[in-house]
Amino acid sequence: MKELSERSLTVLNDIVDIYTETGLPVGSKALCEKSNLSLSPASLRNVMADLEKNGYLASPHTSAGRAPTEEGFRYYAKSLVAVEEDFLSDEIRKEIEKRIQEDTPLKEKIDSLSSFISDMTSCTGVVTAPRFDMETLEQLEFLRLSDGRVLAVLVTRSGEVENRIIHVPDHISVDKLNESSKHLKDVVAGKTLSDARVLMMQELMEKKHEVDNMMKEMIEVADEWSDSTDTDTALVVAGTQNLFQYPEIVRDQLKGLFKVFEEKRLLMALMNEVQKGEGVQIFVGADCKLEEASNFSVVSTSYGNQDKTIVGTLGVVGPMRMNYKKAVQLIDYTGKVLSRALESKDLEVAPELQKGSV
Amino acid sequence: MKELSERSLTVLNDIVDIYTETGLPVGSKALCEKSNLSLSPASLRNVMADLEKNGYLASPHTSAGRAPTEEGFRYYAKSLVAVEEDFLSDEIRKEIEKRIQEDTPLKEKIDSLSSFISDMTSCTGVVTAPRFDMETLEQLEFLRLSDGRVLAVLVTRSGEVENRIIHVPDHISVDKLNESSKHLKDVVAGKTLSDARVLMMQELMEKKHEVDNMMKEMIEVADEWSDSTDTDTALVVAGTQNLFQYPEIVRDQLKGLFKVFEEKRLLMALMNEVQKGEGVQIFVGADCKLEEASNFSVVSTSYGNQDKTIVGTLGVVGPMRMNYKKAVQLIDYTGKVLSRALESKDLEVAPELQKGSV
DNA sequence: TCTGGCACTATATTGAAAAGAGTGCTAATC
DNA sequence: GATTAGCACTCTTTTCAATATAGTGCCAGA
Repeated sequence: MKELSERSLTVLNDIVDIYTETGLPVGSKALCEKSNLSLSPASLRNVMADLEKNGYLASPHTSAGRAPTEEGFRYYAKSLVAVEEDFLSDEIRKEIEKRIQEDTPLKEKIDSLSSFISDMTSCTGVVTAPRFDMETLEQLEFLRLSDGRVLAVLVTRSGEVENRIIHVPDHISVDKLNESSKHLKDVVAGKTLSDARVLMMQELMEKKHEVDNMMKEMIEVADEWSDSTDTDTALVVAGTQNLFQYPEIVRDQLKGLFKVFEEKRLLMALMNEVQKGEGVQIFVGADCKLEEASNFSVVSTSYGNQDKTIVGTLGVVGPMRMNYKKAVQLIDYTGKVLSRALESKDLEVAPELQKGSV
Repeated sequence: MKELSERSLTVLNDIVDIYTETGLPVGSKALCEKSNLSLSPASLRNVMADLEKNGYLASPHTSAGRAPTEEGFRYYAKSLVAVEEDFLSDEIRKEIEKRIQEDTPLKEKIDSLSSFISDMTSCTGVVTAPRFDMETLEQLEFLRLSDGRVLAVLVTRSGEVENRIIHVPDHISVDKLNESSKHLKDVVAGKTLSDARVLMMQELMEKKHEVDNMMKEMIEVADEWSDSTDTDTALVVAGTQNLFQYPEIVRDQLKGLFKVFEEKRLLMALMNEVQKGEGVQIFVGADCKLEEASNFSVVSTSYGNQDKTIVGTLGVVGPMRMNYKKAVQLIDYTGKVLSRALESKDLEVAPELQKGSV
């Protein structure tokens, strides 16, 4: 992976730009016309031969032009982070902000953002809803149901509401339930869900005899709860149809990717892999370990509040010849606005539960 | 749409069966070999020529065989309802029952069913979760939140739980809220959601002065609620990748259909169109008014409990040359088992709320 | 009414020739 | 020494004709 001279890089960039539009190998003549380098086709050929030798370009055969290789795109993408050209118009920024600040439930914003970034990039947008399981619990309420069941309502600091039905043996009276739940609330409030589980476990050890059945149940719930927020995380995919417009993406590749989009497990794997690191990440081809995605590129970032108690990922999946500049800036900006919104909590979320139910 | 003779129909059926497997036009010779009709190719040619004249077959050109037309498939499908051949093995029946009786939340069963029917048919499975908005309300509970907000928890007879956050002016005291909510519960319990709205409206007119703000809010909630159950209905699509295996389905058609799968609005439109009528419905090509689906076939049925208060739809979308026999029987059986389960309420759903919260 | 035979027709396949696009190399130029 | 023009070379794409193939339609005979 040799360093490139200033000029080689410029040429590579221009080739990538042209190729991104047309999807066809570009020859020296076409390059000379479309780029504003003051070089003749012949000179360009020399540079291109060089780039090819280094593995950044490849031609399908002698008499075709040259197309960027995976490595070529990778180099291009790496050189991108430096560039600070501004691709985002004010309208686009406004639109992103609008969609985040709208007075709708979080889920709908996620939908809306996913579909916006897919529209803007002509790729597929993937956004994971923020995970709240590391967030501190604000409140816990119980409603008695029939058949020894209890509806547990859980509210996190940022106001996400979730509920679960848990089983409580009949012989435990409403009073006892009441008492131990009050106790539980005190123990658990202000802790993260995983911390809460540990605490409850300790509690269980200490006062084994008293409320143990109840506690056992509670622990199971907490387990199940954090498990399920693991797998239940809403994943929103939008603009899958966009991928049909790239002829170089063949049926089998599409099929593979759609399998990923459909199977939550796979999609989670993809998003998890792609959310490491700070800032916007670019994965070109095989950079992404997930086989089904290895013919595509992913531009992604993670978002969340400052103390990392809320974390989500957003990105686009598209052809290796996607418009990286636009994608990077779009993802970057969207991630930042979304983070800011989660930080300042001006998202439309439920407020904390107060003492006393109606 | 002429009636066909016994023999013509048999020939048509055989042609459809063969074409369903290969996807290629079938000629008289191949037909003679693969079918066990005691007719020579020459005779078959006569019959086929006849079928072609009537619009049930078409050949792409002179020297190709003949493929069923849309009309041909339609006729074939219509003749299917009579046939009672049994395509479902005991294993398959067992599997369906297992997936329905499993001890998992309704949503997961729907997922599981959708993916099962897509696997079995090599088509795409679409299942809508049952709509509960016509179901009678069993209970209504309120939890006081901060900032003048209230968490309303609604439980239907079959135990589906939903919650919403509503706004209540600060000046309304907890007591007042308590009182009017108690009143409300009495009015509303045992009614369907839409009935409940009407009742609340009447209530509002009568005792305008007392709790009107509260009531107004409640009505808004009910409105919003029934709206959202309209559009929120879970739609589960599985096995979209299966469609890639049919070469006759070209990119653009796939693209169009995937747009439908992605846009809830369109998918709802499709499922709504397809759920009219009793029993299993077969839509061949343009039978389905939705343009994007007009190159495909849909086999579907609706399911629900006897008094029609719970209704959902399930079906498969696939190429016009899908295995209708298998699809019909699979959809039929699944729908029936699902209905029975909803009827007998042995689905894993939440029980009714009981008086008194913990 | 069914069937074998045969002429007919349109696509599919093959092969050769010509056209087109782009390269690599060399020699001349700035 | 870098740049450029020129030209031979290579490989694909297109074109065209010839042949093979698959299936039909129809007629004549059983």
